[in-house]
Amino acid sequence: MSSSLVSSNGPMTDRARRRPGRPSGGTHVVDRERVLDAAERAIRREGAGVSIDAIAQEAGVTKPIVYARVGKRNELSDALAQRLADRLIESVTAAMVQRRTRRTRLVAMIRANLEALAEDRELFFFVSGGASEEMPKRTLYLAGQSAKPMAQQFAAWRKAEGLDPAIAEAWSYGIVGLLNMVSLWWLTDSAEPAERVAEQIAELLWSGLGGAASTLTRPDPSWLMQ
Amino acid sequence: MSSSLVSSNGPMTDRARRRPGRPSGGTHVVDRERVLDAAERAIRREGAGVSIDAIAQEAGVTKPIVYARVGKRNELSDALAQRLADRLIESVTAAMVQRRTRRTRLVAMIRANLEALAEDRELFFFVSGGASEEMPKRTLYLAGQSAKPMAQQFAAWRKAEGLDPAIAEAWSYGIVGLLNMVSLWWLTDSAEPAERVAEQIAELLWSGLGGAASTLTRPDPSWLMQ
DNA sequence: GCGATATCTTACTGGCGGTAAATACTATGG
DNA sequence: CCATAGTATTTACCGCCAGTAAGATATCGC
Repeated sequence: MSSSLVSSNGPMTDRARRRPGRPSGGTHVVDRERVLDAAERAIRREGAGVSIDAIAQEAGVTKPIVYARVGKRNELSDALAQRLADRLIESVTAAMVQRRTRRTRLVAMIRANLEALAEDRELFFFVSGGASEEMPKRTLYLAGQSAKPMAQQFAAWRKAEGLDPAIAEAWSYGIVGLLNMVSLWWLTDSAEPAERVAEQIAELLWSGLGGAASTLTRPDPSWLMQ
Repeated sequence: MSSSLVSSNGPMTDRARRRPGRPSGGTHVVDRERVLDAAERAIRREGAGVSIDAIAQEAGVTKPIVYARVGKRNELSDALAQRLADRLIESVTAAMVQRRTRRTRLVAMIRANLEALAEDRELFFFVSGGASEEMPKRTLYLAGQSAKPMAQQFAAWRKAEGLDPAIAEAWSYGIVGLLNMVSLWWLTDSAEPAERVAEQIAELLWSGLGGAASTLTRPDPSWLMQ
């Protein structure tokens, strides 16, 4: 709605120094979306610990403008989390749509998730790591972004089969947490190809620790006996 | 080793003001463990965003002492993560040992995990939420604390059954991430009893999305078809 | 043309992580 | 028993950064 106020801008023309005061043209020099773009670039360049000043500079403005457009750091993080979630959903659905069996769809979903996060690695780190104080609310909000839609699907599916749909929420958050941690591990420590990891995780998610093929022909996991 | 240098101390006697300089008695006024204890209390009281100053005050000393005993904030976090992990493992194994079937052991493990984290809620938040900059390394280190032992068990189990043991690491990190997120969700948003959530998650982890009972008699999850 | 209003920058505040320097005690050797 | 070295503490400071208030310069409406 406020983006209609935006004028020329040209990515960071008039850098270096602009005089204080209202700019000639009477419109915002950058709108919210441009600030978010700049934030992403700055995060890509400087990592997740980037300062608001650096973001402002990348946008070609000063700090108070960033605050005026997107708010405090946590709101910035929320906005970027939204962007990341959207991109993730798009990648995942695009990857799933061209698979035939449900099992391969699951693999494709996990793999797309991994690769999309690899693409936006630093952004992923930025949105997942907040100030300690409000970590719980923020992480949960971010996770809920993916989990709640998933939960709806789960619930519908379970209900359609006459099963208890109440598991939906717990499962969704669980799966989101699982994917997050696996992604983090894969991005940081693992040398394996995404395809392979996706296969392994799909196996866990599909068949579980009990082993889907048959709990009868195969013994229970012995590690549970310690 | 250095704790043998510790003298009287009495939890926070001589508060308010101690003169600068070496204390009468010639020993450390608090050792590392006492600082960590104080840190836990401060975190319980003020939440995960607690300042180092507050921790020092709780310990009855000043900031540089905290740095001298435990190091910078991330090292403090690591030390407390270690404590939390130990407590967690103890709770979990204690809860598992008195269950008969493997399925109920799994439920007990998850439930114990939930309840132990509820006990140390703020501490959990403190160790999971670090500065953005080094979030990846820290979260992963913390997760690895639980994941690596689990991975060993997994690998041994799979190998014993002639299955590929290479999945062990991915599965372990996945499960740790799952448990973390479910705990976070349950602690923050959910009103359900721990037992119920544990059951639900056990179902997912045991049988998977495909459903262990039979992939033949029951249709595949329809949400994967969207 | 002139006040009201909008949009910027400069300049500041407050707090916190981390460290250097000053202070007060102990220990040791002559 | 005194001087000197070493140790354990506090005080006082630095630098950085999130967030804000105050000031500068433009447009807009009458």
